[in-house]
Amino acid sequence: MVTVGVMALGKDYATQECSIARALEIVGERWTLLVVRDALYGVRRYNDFLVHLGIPRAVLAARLQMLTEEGILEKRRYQESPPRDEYVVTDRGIALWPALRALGRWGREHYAETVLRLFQHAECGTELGSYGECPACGIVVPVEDVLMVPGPGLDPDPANPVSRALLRPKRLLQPIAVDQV
Amino acid sequence: MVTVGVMALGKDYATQECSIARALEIVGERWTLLVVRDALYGVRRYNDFLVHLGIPRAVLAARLQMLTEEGILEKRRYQESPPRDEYVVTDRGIALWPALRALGRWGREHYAETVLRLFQHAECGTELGSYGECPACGIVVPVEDVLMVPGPGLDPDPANPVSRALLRPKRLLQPIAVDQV
DNA sequence: GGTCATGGGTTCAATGACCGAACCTAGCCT
DNA sequence: AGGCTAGGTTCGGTCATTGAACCCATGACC
Repeated sequence: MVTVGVMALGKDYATQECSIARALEIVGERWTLLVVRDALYGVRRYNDFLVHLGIPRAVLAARLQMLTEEGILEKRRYQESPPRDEYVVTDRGIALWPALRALGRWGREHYAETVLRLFQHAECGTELGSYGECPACGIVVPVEDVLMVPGPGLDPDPANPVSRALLRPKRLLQPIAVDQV
Repeated sequence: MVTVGVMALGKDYATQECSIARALEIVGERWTLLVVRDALYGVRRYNDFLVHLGIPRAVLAARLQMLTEEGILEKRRYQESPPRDEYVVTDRGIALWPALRALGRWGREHYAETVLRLFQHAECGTELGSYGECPACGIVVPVEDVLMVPGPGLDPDPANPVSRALLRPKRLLQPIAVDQV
């Protein structure tokens, strides 16, 4: 095969004229959408992604680099000594929220036994509707006003600190506060 | 690792308590969502999937079987002699439409140069809104009332007959009519 | 009756992605 | 000097994906 120019890791859906295929070329690889989900939940640090996802280190590094290059995450220095970076989700990543939510609803309705997480309008506490709207206020709730609260099906005492931090109700995008024991 | 019972091809996101992860275990493999997309567009036959997707035969057979076992497609005999089957999307598959549409919008807004396809409310011709609603009628349009029309960016004379059949405006779920030359 | 075309597959070797474990590095802290 | 932490890279083994080739039943063509 003769490759012309750069090709993103040989994983293109070559013949497809379709924006779904374009999207899946970017976020269709294994783990990628779960990394974006965690980023929306407020996870920002390499190590937090690692322990929360249980992903191989090499794969995580590859995904973070790709998502950064694609402008879905932004790598930013948060302390100088020792130098440490965090990965913050950008507007382009935030724009994936409707797709992630639709996937999650489908998974819950067709495969999940119990409710794991609930998403509410932070202003009024109303559970979001099927397309992310607040039935009470009649608006599509912006991501930063979505409150994530644990559902009854969630393990109340998980092993890793990131999962523990995500047990507390919190707004999306707000960085998680990992408990220092 | 001790595997208890049957595990779907070693591709589980083991530690994830999350309905997004549950969904991605089912439809997160390469090609799977594109097969479902084609099924929603009205593609039903093995050979039509094959030429439209440009997917390896073995992978297509594996995906069709898995989607059938998961109740997302239904395999049904449509003629006896010679025996021929088609794969028809079920309610569970139709329920993936919001997720596919959200992914497609994201791909279009962030990566596509031109508009490839438009989706309208068949009753009134109005372009659908961001979450699949008809702005004119004020309802979320059911999938069978969505009219798909080609956009300006679509190749007007594609090589394969399935792509040609999809050039004509058509409702979702309606089987495609491949032109017999 | 022999040959070919069609639909729907299976088999195969080669390649590439993913996996877990081990290792590396820089900069602190004691 | 030794150890810890955050953030990686390297490596051998395994598993999935790929394209090409093969198979088989039926019906159409000559």
